[in-house]
Amino acid sequence: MARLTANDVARLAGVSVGTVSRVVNKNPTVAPKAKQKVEAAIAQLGWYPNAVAQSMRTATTRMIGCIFSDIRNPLYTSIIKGAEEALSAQGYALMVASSGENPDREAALIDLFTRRRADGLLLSLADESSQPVIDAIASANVPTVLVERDLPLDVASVGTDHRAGMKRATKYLISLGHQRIALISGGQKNRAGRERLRGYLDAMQDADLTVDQDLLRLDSLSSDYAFNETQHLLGLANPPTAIISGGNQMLAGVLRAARLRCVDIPDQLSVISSGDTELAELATPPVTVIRWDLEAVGREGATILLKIVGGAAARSLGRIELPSEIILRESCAPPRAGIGTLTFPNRRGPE
Amino acid sequence: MARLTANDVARLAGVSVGTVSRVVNKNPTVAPKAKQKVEAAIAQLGWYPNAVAQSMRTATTRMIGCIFSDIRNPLYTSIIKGAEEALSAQGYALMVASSGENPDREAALIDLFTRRRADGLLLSLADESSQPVIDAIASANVPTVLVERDLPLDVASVGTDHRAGMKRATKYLISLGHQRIALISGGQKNRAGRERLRGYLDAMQDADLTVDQDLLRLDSLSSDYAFNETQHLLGLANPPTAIISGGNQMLAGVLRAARLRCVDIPDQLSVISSGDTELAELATPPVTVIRWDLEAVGREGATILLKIVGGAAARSLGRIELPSEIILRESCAPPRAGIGTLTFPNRRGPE
DNA sequence: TTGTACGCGTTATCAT
DNA sequence: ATGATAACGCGTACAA
Repeated sequence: MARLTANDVARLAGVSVGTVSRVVNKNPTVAPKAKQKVEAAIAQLGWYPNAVAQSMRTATTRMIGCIFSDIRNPLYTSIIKGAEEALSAQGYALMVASSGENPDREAALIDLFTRRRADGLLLSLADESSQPVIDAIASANVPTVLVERDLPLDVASVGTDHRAGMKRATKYLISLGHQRIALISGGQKNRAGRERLRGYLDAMQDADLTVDQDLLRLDSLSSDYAFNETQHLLGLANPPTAIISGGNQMLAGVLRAARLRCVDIPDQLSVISSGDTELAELATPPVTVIRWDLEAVGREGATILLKIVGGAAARSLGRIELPSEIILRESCAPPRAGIGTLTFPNRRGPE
Repeated sequence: MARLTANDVARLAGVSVGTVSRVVNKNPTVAPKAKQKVEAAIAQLGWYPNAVAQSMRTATTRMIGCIFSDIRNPLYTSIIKGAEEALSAQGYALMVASSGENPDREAALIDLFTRRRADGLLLSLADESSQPVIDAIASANVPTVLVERDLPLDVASVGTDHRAGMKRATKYLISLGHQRIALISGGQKNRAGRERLRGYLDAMQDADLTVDQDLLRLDSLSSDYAFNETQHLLGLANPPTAIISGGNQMLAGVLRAARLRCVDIPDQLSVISSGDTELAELATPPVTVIRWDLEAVGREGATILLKIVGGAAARSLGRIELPSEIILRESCAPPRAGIGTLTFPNRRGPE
């Protein structure tokens, strides 16, 4: 069977293609009788407009390109979910791609999406200082919204308030009596990492505590990194009494290391993690976390993006920051037995 | 700046559009000198071909539509990751959409993707018996691969060997001495659920054990369902000594319920879960799971899909089944103290 | 080897 | 209100 076109519909309905198009696009200037005939013909043939031809003609694809470092990260899937909701409600489809944290690949993907004439870009880049990426975005000249990131460009962005969240978490530990608080987090290559560090420093400064640089491990957001650095920290002559991990993938690494070293949480070590997960909720003990509404981030990002696509100035939208909250669970306690002290961890019950 | 076309390039290079097109498409019949001029012009102008126009002309979009019930499910993101690898290597892009397990939405999404002229579909449907969905796929007439699903259509499919995996898990529990083994899993609406049940029944039958229908809870794959049914099972007059959950989201529900009822794992209850997760690995105690390589499923699915897009007959590809394995951890033990018996759960060490 | 010209399926303009 | 027709940007058969 040859492929159907509006022409076939027109012929069957006894009208011209123009009228078919008008019916499809709900143009009011079409006679009810003609409209009926066209609709009948469409139903009879099972025709539907070819979106590619529509895109060709209207110079609009109703597609949004989406780049994240790794789609398996639940952080990103929640964002994508939120974005998809907002986008599909407006008839937009989502193209996704993983960059594997590789800036060159990110730049290539941006080029790819612009070649495919995406109407907009929703990006969470790995390295905010990568020139190829910056150039790609600039020359793409397409409505763009950054998620949890910042760039030296006139681009709208949306994210969560990591600084305030981290500050609150640190303050909480300080209020429990902790002074040696370690921070394991991603480095300075992106906004989230920088803001988290600032929040931590804010709280330490407010409490007049000196910051031990050895307790700052800021080179990666991976679980393996968290595992290694936790081990390292616990082996220090003067180990921390609390660890905050920034990055939702890191908790597993922290817990693995603590388990390996037979360090009891929270008796010997208090732990706060970033991003609520099933693991945090169901670990033994349940882990206190800094939580934010990632779906809202995605929804907001998509909504803003659509506004820009619709003609709003990116500059006027600026940056949107969603709040975070702290979920208190059982992984924090006042510092008691030092890790050096030999205690036999003893918990009871399934908690 | 007006948008660039191949015409602009042709003019600058002093050739015709045809030659520009030939250069872009690596047509060998173009003189080296002309080729150079064109490439120089392309570089100078920063022109790149408009993928929409190319699609229009070639009737091919190099886009694959992908539908899953919920993109937040790590099971699906691993599959997507694998698929993306295989697809992007061939220059294909991925459109994704969540169906929320709603068959009508699934049908609508299939229609949407075909309107957008996707070259292929990679689907994991919620309900294999939904007529609207079946009709949508049939009338879409587009290369399609089913992931972890089966349909009464001539469509290729790829998945994991749930039957063998579940059989092995059940056998393992039987070998430990369990006879009352509960199965909490998704219903009969999709292949994975059916196969899991069959594997369970296989093992029970092989061991000449009678199946207590009360221990079969087969209505959903959600965490909440697992929570409720685990509670229900533990409250039975004659409760199971082991629970197998089929579905990677369910473990959290099982653990929550066990914790709530102060049931000790594995002393009072053995647990096996489907799908390896951080939660399974880091729970207390670590949970024995049936594991499979989801990225491989995605890669295989995409590879097959591309073959069909390239002209292979779906019928010849049939169904591909990837193996599963069992990861033994500490959540299973011989049945000892009944749950009715009052014991004080007492574990030591961070395990 | 290269230029010309047509057509892919729509939408939109311009008559009527 | 509706029909005819010209784009949209590219690929390709055909002619040269």
